[in-house]
Amino acid sequence: MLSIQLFRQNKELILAGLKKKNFKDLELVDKIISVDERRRALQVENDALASAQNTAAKSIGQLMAKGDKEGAELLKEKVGLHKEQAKDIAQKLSDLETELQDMLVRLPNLPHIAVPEGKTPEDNEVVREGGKIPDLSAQKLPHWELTDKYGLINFELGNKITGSGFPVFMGQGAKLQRSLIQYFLNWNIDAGYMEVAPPFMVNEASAYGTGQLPDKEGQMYHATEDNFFLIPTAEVPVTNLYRDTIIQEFELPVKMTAYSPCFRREAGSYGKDVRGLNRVHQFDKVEVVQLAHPAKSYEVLESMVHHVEKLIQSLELPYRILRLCGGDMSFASAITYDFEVYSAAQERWLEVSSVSNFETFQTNRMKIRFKDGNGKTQLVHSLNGSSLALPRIIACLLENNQTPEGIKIPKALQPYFGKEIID
RNA sequence: GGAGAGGUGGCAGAGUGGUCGAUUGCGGCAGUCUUGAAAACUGUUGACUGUCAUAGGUCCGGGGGUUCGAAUCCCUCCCUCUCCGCCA
Repeated sequence: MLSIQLFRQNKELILAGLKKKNFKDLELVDKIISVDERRRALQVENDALASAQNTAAKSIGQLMAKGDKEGAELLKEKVGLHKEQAKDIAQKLSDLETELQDMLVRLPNLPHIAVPEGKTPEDNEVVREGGKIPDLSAQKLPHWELTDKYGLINFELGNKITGSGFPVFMGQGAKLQRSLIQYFLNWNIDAGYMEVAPPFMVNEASAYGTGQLPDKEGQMYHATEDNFFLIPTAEVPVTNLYRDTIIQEFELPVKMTAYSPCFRREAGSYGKDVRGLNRVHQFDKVEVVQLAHPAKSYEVLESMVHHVEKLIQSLELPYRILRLCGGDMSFASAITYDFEVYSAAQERWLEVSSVSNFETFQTNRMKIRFKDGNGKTQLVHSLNGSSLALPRIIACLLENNQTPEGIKIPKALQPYFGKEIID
């Protein structure tokens, strides 16, 4: 959520940012400013009345203590006259506050200066490419055929016991997945992230904190009986660990990593985009989250990008890094780098990680703050990224490394998987 | 699922209608002492809003009510703990 101070200080900055993010409802900005002005004026009135009431109540108390019953009664009557008026103003004030809040939460975060202009994925900027696209002239099966061939994943059984988009990993497939999780977590721990094993369901306040609510409830599975949401990413429980806390400045940056399954309804998806592992309703992911000093958050972002890039390189996969354009970025993000790996049999790029700086957008909602050198509380910046999302990594590993003899396992993973080849 | 207890400042824990934003202890910060540290002693220490700065206002789990006045009384919702039952 954008802070209201910014609307008072720099309306033009907000308008420019929203435009870049391809946000349509720009009149909202003026509405917010005018409601905020009315709200503040009313606040002054309300506070003055409250102040008068407080002093009167105190005087009555003192008169009673002295035994001056008549004087007390007299004052009571006087105060009673203003009660209705005060109630009326307080009601109006709270209505305005609600209205203001409702409008504020509908505005997305403003994009960073480095974010390219644009509306669609075509406008994203390729920052770097790496790795080598393999030559698959000998054999070129898409991963959903490879998983069948080697008995790694059973999509049919997933259909049977749950529904489409819930693959069942089996045998070496299950082990491959488990070894990747282990590898990724260790990679992050070695870089100084603390491992967290969070709950996979969260309450409403947590879903609101990271920006899933309001508006995006349709993307989450909802356990209505208990009003819990299945997490779409570990970012939600992990970032919310620090909701409503003031962190010591010396503790920054806070670095955490978590493995979790992720649940996404993905309503309305269809076609070849969702074939095999390309898009599923439940998948595994290892996430990194940092809470950083505002002055350092862009350094932190660079280091996270570098960290994920090295990880992908260690898996020997061809990849590219995109800087997302304003129109393609998520609601809460100020800047996002997407990592895609090349799926050599499908001949397409698949997103496997997304690293973002949210600046104060999430922390303003969650009230995650620190005390600066002057003893003033400030919001920290929150950042996160996948390192990495499993299914598409698996799809690429299978497709890119297929040989007539079997599927080769990259060196870095071999100690975890225990074999050099799937056959 | 049944029965009971309870939610107060970073933590512990007082406070049952009137200068209570809240006694006290611990912790934190600053100082005295010390070569330095510890101990001891002294002082200081909540958040939000608002103002150029004051002032003012709000906050004792959330919401609502009674009252001139609520942390304290009433209603309601949420959460935590203990015992029993069930269970990985």
